[in-house]
Amino acid sequence: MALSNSEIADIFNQMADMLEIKGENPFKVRAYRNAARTVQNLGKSLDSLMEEGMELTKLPGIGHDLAESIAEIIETGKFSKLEALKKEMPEGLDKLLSIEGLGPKRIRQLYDTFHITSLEELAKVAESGEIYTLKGFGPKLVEKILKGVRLAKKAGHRFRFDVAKPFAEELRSYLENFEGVIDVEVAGSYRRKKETVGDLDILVVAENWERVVDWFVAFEKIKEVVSKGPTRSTVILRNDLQVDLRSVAKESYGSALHYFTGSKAHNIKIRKMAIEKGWKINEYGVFQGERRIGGETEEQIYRMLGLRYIEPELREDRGEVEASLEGRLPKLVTLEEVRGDLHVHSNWTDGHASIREMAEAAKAKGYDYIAITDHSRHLTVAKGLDEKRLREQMEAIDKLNETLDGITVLKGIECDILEDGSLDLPDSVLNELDIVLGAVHYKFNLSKKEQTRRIVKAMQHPCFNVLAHPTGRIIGHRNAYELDMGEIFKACKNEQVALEINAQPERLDLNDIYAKVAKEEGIKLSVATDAHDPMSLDFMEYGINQARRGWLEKEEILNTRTLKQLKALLKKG
DNA sequence: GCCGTTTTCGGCCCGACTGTTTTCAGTCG
Repeated sequence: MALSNSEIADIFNQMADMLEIKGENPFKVRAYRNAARTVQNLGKSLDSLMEEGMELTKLPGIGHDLAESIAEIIETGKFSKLEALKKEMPEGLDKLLSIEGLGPKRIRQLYDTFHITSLEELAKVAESGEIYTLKGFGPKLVEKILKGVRLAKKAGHRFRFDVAKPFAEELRSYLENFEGVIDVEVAGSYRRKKETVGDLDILVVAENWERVVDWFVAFEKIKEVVSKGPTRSTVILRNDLQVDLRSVAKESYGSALHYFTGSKAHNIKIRKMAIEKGWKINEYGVFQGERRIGGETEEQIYRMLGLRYIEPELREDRGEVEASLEGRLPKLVTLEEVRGDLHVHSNWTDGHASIREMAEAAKAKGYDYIAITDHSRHLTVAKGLDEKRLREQMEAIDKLNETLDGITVLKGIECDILEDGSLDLPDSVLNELDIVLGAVHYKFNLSKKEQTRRIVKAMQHPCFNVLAHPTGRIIGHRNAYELDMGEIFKACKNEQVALEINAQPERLDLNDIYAKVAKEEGIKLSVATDAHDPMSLDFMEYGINQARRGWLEKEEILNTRTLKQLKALLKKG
């Protein structure tokens, strides 16, 4: 069985960790990490790329050796170089890297001296005091390590964007309204609208930093003040979200914002371009020798490098710099361009509001249309509709439309894709609907081949319009089901099926990477909320964030169209 | 281990902070 891209990326990351602890050439370590990132960012599985006979060395950061390594991993499921390293050094050492304050050098020291390979052994040596015999280990560090061991289970935890957002925005206005504060921006992955954020990086331009920091650490939702320094202060909020506040000089604002917005890979690329011009970019500005020649705004930095401005959502080193150079950056879709919502539930099944209430809430948002897409009969827990009740609902919608002004309700269904790939309702009724979403709600654990065959077969049904939450993943809870995405994309093209970006913040499915591939393949997308109540129509924002991260433009999204255009697009053939 | 219009060797982003030192290594973002 071929390994997935993320499994291969994990292998390379583990390889990098082990090499680092071994003390290998740091650039070799970096090469493995770069390769892991490249693999993770691919929209197509490596095994299918190999099957197609693609030269893997064409991928950035993959050279002769790594291409062979990938081939070996795909063929055998194992990586002999990693296996060999594990014989030299026990597995588990790389887990210690997650402890704050412990890096490769100190882990090596601990292993060489005490043969420490686990958190338990580490705690023992730290508590007994033996650890102090090592050079460079003082009381503060040891305390930090012990704390890290206790927190190890939580390590690596990231917060969903929607969870972090209220804290970010509350802090933003809390700081903005303090006297002497000139500029506030929440940078980092939050500004890039990533689906999860590790922490919040807030930049502040202020006349009196000391007083701003005092104000900051007095914020009521803070659990712990970690540090309070002359340029930076770190706190932990009650929900364990870490917030870094950074003082920035006015003239450095652009370069600081760029630096702290990231991503790291994007920044490295930009800095390399500066080097080629004989400049240096850091968080304080653009420099020629000692002389500052720019950095007040991000726009200026990009302009100096001969680049068009790159939106934060694109800054992942997924081709945006090249696209910018060549003047082919996408004009990213905006929330304002959305004219309707194509995945909405009502209290006919598991929704909490009537169709009218949903329609009026949508109208209040300025939409022209919504599609009511309740569940089909197989989903009994949600009171799924059988043909009879669906026909009743269709009639009710027709009547409702006669009384509604300024918004149209489309008749739809979120139809279960059964295990054999057939749809959960008869053709006779599906034919009469305005829109048919197909979705998988059970049997998530079929083999890749079976699951792909199941979904492709369903998509071949002539009424099938949109594949809803295509991969089934739930952020932090459930992985995507095994699926050959190449085959799914192919079927989308052949059958004129659109893919959904489900805007539920725990789904955001398709993800950004697949959304970009879908775009490149010429596939249409529907950004839809799957709302079960009027408030959830606001989730559209998260779906649009993901669409923007997937490089999508207005034209590629069904629900930016007028009702007339949309209806034409939904009619196949 | 990758990469290349200064190309097959010799570079590889850049700086701050912390804790430990007494001038700096290690870690982090």
